[in-house]
This record gives sequence, C-alpha cells and structure tokens, in this order.
Amino acid sequence: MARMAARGSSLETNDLRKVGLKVTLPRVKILAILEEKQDLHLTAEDVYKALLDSGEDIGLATVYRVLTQFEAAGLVQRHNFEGGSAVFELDDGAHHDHIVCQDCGRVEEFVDTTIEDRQKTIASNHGFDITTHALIIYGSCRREDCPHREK
Amino acid sequence: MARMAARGSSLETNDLRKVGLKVTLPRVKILAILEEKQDLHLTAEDVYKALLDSGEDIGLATVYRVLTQFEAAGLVQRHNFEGGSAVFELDDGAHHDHIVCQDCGRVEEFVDTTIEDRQKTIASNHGFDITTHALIIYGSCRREDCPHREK
DNA sequence: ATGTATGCAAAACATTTGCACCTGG
DNA sequence: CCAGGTGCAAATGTTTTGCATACAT
Repeated sequence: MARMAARGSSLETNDLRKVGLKVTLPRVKILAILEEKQDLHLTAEDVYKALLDSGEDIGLATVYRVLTQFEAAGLVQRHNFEGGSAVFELDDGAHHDHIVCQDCGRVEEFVDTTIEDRQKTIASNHGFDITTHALIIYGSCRREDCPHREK
Repeated sequence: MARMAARGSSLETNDLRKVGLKVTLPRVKILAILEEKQDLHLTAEDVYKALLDSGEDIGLATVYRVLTQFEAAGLVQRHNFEGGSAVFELDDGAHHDHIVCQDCGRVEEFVDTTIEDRQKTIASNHGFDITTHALIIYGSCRREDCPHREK
C-alpha cells in the first residue's frame, strides 16, 4: 500500500499540474471545494465561506485571483446570472446551459442539440463567428422541498 | 393648429401615464433617450452621459432609479451581459435574444421559434414553470467596419 | 398643499490591485 | 534560493440609499 494518495498526487494536484499552475495550498483547497459541490454554483463569497468552514485561512482576494486563473485555464466557468455576483462551477469540458429556480435558487443543467444547432445557424445568418453562448431559463421549480429561500 | 404636442402629450408622456408613473422631466428625458437609441443597449452611465450631452442636469442616481422603475413597469429590459455593468433597452413587448460581438460591442437581436419551443419543452421536462429566459450568443461579427473597440 | 421625485453625497457591494511577506519547486 | 503566490488593506467601479429640497397633480 505504498501507491498514491500517499503524498501530493491527488486529483486536484494533477488537475493543477495539467494546466501548468503551481500547486499551492489555496489552489488545491479551492479546487477541492468546487469538486465537492459539483452540483452547486458558488459565488466567490460562497467559496470563501466554505474555506473558512473547513478551517482554512485563505483570503477573499486569493479566492478571486484563483477563480479567475482557473477560468483562464479552463478549469472552471464563470456565469453572470441575475443578482450581482458571478457564480462559478467546475468546467467538465462538456458545454451545458442552465435553468434557474427564482424561488429557491436551484440550478439545473441541460444540453439540447436542437438549440445548439439553431444557434450556429443564427450566428452564421448574422455573419458572426460564434465564440460561446449563455442560455439561462428562469422559472419556478414547483417542488415540495422548494424552500422559497430569501434571495 | 391647437392640437397635441402643444403641451404634455408626447409619446413619452403617454407611455408613462399608461404605466402609472408620474410624468416628470427626468423620466420623460430618459425615455426619450432610450427611444432615440432603440438599436443600442445602454448602460446607466451611457444614459447619464447622453443626458448631459443634451444639456439635461439629471443625477446618475436618478438614472438608476428611473431605469429600475421602468424595468418594474415593463417599459425597459435589463440585461447582464459580460463586463460589469447592466445594459438597458426599450421593451417593445416582443421578446428577443441577443448576439454580441466581443470585438466591437455590436449587439444584434433575433427570435427563433424553434429555440423558444425547445425551451418550453426543456423547462417542462425539468418540472419548471418558465418565467423568462436569456440567451446570449457571443462571437465576432467579422465586419469591415468592426472597430474592434477597446473594452 | 402634499406626497412623491430628485440631487447630492455617502454607503453598500463586488471585484481588483499594491505591496511586504511567505512558500513551492 | 527565487520567482511566483498570498494576505491584508486600500482602491475601483457599479449600484443603492438617506435626507433635505423641488415639483407634479
């Protein structure tokens, strides 16, 4: 039992090496938080609080810097939903869009090839080279457990 | 020649009365700016500068307050494109999406019924009551006159 | 008149940056 | 050791708010 996980070769570590970022504690921890909450879409503040909760003493400025680097490296995606702060999620490489519940904040993801195709056609009709796109559907999830949370 | 336009019954005035907003000079002027630049998507700052340019002495805070009221009243739409500030445009009632040139900032609008329909299906599949949606395609317009402007 | 709207300045946020210190390779 | 990373505090940029004054109705 002298194989990995013994030291310095976790998933996070490899992800960081892969994109050429020095393996530092803040980067590893932030990446771990994002992996741990794959299904959520976190603000920089959310990540910061999660770090504090797990006992790490990492500054908010560093969280912003690291998230921005991760975005540049293609490790995470940044989204500008309504409501002030940007949210981040791990970029698994597969593009997807979002459907957001305005009552409880739940975010679900989807991909629709029909829509993707139409977008290419539309961009082309307008003479645009498409770089990327953002499609967000807003609505109410109507679930029993929808906490209708504050914000 | 004693009919309208003589006093207080311009398009703007009527629009404001219609939504139950008191007809004040700042509101009329801001609405006029937005009508004048139908094709553009203006930030609050843009509107503020346009007001100064036309000699009006209206505060930036008022511009924000008025735009927010207009949004609530359904007169304008607010969009959160990338890049810090929200942009506003007149809401003509007809929904449309956007295609944004990341080089020159040009914004074009489009509607695609196929996409609209797919969205309804998707929302339904996820058990959501759809409220609204935002679809933004980012790309390069590749035009000769694309000024490749700064921001 | 009188309740609401506006202007200005200050506050509130989200995000970025400068700089001295710390750390990973 | 040394370049690059981090923490903290201060700077920025955007949007909101408190309050005294001005204005529609």
